Amino acid sequence: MVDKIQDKKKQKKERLEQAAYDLFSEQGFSETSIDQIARRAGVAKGTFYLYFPDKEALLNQVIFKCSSRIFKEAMQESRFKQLDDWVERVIVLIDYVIELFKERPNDLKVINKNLSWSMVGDQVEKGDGEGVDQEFAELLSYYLEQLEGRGYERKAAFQLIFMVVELVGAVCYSSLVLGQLGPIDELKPMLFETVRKMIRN
Amino acid sequence: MVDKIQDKKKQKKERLEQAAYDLFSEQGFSETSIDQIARRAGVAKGTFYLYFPDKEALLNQVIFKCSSRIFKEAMQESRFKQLDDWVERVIVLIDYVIELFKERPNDLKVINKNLSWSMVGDQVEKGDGEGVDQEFAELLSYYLEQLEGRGYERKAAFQLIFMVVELVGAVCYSSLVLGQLGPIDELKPMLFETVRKMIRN
Amino acid sequence: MVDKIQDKKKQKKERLEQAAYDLFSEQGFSETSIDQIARRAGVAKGTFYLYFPDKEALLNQVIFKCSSRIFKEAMQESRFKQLDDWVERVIVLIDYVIELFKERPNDLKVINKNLSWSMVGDQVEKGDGEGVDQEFAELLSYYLEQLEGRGYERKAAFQLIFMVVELVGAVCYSSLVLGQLGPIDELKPMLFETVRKMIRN
Amino acid sequence: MVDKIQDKKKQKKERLEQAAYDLFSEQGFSETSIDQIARRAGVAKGTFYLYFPDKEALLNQVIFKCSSRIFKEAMQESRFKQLDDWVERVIVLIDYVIELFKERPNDLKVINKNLSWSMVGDQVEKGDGEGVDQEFAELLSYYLEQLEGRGYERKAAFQLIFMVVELVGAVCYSSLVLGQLGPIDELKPMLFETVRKMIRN
DNA sequence: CATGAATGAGCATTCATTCAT
DNA sequence: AATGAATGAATGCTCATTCAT
Repeated sequence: MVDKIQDKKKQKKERLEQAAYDLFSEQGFSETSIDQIARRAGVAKGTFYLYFPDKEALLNQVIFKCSSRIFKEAMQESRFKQLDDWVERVIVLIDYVIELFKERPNDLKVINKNLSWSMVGDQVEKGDGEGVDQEFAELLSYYLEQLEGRGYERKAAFQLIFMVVELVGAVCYSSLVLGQLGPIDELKPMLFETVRKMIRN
Repeated sequence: MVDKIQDKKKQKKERLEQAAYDLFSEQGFSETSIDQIARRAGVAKGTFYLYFPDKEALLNQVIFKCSSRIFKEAMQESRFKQLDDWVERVIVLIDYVIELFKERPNDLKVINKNLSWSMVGDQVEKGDGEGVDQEFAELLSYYLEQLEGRGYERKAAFQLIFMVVELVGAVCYSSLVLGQLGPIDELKPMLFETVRKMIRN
Repeated sequence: MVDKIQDKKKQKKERLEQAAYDLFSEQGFSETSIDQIARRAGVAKGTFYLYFPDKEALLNQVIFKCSSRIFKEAMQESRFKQLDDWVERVIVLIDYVIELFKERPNDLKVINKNLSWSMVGDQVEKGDGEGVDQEFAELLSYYLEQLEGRGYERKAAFQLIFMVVELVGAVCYSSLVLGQLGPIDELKPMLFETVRKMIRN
Repeated sequence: MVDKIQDKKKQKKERLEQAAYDLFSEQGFSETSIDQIARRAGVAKGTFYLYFPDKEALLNQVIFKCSSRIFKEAMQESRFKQLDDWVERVIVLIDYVIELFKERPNDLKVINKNLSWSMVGDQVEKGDGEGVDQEFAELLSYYLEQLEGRGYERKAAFQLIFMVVELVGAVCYSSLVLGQLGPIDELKPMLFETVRKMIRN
């Protein structure tokens, strides 16, 4: 009985998130009104405030879910390919991320360049709670260890990962969202080569 | 006589740009109203529309001027240091840019990660008109040639420069504006090392 | 068994009143939402409507209880001091009221200047029901009789009492809530003198 | 030319004040929306904010103008009757005020018991600026002097005047607005007698 | 009896833009 | 060219009240 209600609430929250995701990627964050979100989610405007304290909280939620999904999917896919070379494993992961962004450029638009890393980084460091971060934390730990095993200090390893993430994000954004620099496939060789140079000791 | 009038107009435009720059960096773009800009510039609200079609046009102008200034200053400074190694010349230029951003973090805030490169890139490619881009074009050409002389194709060279610019921008933004990743000086070694790896053939 | 349930209901109602009293005096009536009241009382929002038809009804209840309490306490206290002079007995009663307001300025805030007398007056005249007014009625009767014994007509006596109550209320409110006119203790001599002049035949 | 515009602005401001006065007295302050005020004044909602920073500022303005008008009219009328006895002059002034409130009970509703004195008192003490207070200040000074001439200290004189004002206000409000205590004319004898007792040395 | 999720009208306030002067 | 008064649509957010469970 109670579960049924909780279920409905969860569904409603997800409908709001989905509606927000759609609208944010279509029109951008500040051009989207709560009225629109509520209408598209099929709930009353007031209902929105039962689930989120304000618009920005919803944005964060949406961004976080978006990045999570992308990362998780890419990780799962890349697990199948078991490569000996650690560096190539990174490249494969990045390649999957790019392919996912190619399929869903809206995700890229919503995540937006500025927000992705800081959010992810924060969540990982805090170990916040809702359980999604667990996987991130593990992934991050794995790469940090790999780099530490290659002679990098922890801090340096962190910086390096940050730079790789930012670089990949920037390239994808420019190519897939802004349409600059030509098709992403033409950028891949240089991007991969750069990443290899960056993380190979 | 006519020149005098033209002068006054130019001054008014610059006052508007300056006011906008101040306010954008203090409060952000969408939190700044045209009313505030006009008031701080000492002109009537209606006057704004004699000089700019809308708020966004002003933003673009401000960003462009901002980036121009930074680049030009960095270039001028870096010219004094004549290094034999081309790669080290790049590093020195980047170092100047970082030092300038350190002094004026507001510039970084206004330029914002997403906007800088696309704008600059566009301006350079189009050869837009107001003459400021001349210097950019020259700088860009110089680096493109250097890379082409080292075996890169023109397109690849362009991609590489783009990646370097984005990387530097992202690192500066995270450190200086968001306060993440620690002080910029602690990031420099890794950043410079990465750039060296990227552009050394 | 039934009593137990009735008891619980009464307790719930009192918790709602107490919560409302707290919030009204902290933030004012229209700044307080039913949501807040219910939350502080530890009941569901819907439950509120089982006990009160709307917010205003609760306000009336709260004001009434508040005034009752003050008057009753003052009366009880003043009974100990047995003075021969009737006028001085009134003064002593007023002094007690003032002292109580001094201790609990929130009561004064909630009662507010406009509401006190009209409510009390209404309750006394109607003989509303919940029994609390009994004591008021007696007190009022006593003073009316005193005045009638001194040559005032009933109507005139009523007017006089009204004026005294309003005057005391206004002075307390200005001094204790608004902080005007200086400390209440400096106002007492003039206030008492005025009341003496008013009711001495 | 400029005067014409200033004139129009003044007219618009007055239309807004008039509309607010009407609505406040019809429905009360917090039940009146800015939308209603603007509509009744025949201006756009945004225009309201060109003339007043917010709703409360308008309320203060309206209350102040209201009280001013009443006092000034009463003073002017009472000047004709030249009475030797100072106390009787006060009574006549009060009588005029009551008659004015009788004609315009809405004024009483708007001024409301709580607000009148504090506002007036503040304005008089500050000597604010817009010139209306001049007359108040003079009136107040006159009465203060009279009382001081009769042996009251300045502070005591101030307290006494405060009490008289509050008393008159409370009686008028109860009778004319709340309809309690019977018609005002039946209250006058007792009220005047009380005031006489209060201010006669 | 009790709950609390859902509602949607309502509100104060902002602001880009226009236009008569 | 310059002004700044006027506009009114738009927005984020609140809250008393209802009602299915």
